[in-house]
Amino acid sequence: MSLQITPAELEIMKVLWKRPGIGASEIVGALDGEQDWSPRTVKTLLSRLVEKGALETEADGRRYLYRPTVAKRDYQKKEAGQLIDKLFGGRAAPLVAQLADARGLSEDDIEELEALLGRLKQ
Amino acid sequence: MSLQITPAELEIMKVLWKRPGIGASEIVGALDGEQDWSPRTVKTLLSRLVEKGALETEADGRRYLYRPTVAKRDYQKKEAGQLIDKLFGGRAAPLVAQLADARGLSEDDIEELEALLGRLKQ
DNA sequence: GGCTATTGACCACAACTGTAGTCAAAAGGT
DNA sequence: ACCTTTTGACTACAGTTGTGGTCAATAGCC
Repeated sequence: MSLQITPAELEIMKVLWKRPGIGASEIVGALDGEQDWSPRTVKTLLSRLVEKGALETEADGRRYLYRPTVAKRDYQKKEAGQLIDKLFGGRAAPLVAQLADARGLSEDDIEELEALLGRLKQ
Repeated sequence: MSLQITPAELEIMKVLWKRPGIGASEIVGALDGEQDWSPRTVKTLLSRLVEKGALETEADGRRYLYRPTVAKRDYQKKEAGQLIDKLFGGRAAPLVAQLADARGLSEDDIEELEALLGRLKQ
């Protein structure tokens, strides 16, 4: 089960990771200003995500409440892993180097990474 | 010019980043064992890449030699940036944290990252 | 000098994506 | 008890992607 989530679908997932268990109209509301989609479009994306198994539903009267079946962290992990496998020969360091080059790391980023490395070294 | 390269097309790009200026049959050869594509498929992907402007051609008698118009590093940078924008709120540190968690960083990775951070701090 | 293999050009076609419409059931207001 | 609005189910449809076929030109072998 590869759980292939498309970019448009990901926007829906992001809303539901923040607020799991809401219905279609709340999702449409949350997307307002972000994405310029008709409610129909949101509904289609929801159906597809359910069909793919990325969301589960709970009946709530006439409607469904939606909830991700995959945690955001797991999805992030999978995507990050795929990217380094696909483009960076499976190694993380070159990716970080490119990121640093591409957009610069903030002071905070650098500190956070140092702390992270410190923990990893033990 | 957004230069949208699909996964299948990326395989071709990877061959050409390693050996720029080769022809279709060499590419088919290089992909042998990697990818199980008919030579026709490789040709189609080449045409699409040329059409998209990701490859440029140089006539060599009856055939073309292909060469990337985008450096691998630039493409890597763009992809890495897109990933962190899409999923990590634009910040690199969380990505690295996930990677560390997902697959562990090797000793070498850690050392390399420390060196990188040292350089960045100046 | 004719035959064969290679090459690019063009075509095919199903699955997936982005975007949205129609429809019927039902929930809620009045 | 109606009318309106909301919702999920089903449908549409063009563009992209993966995969590969046909065809005509041509380069090289015999």
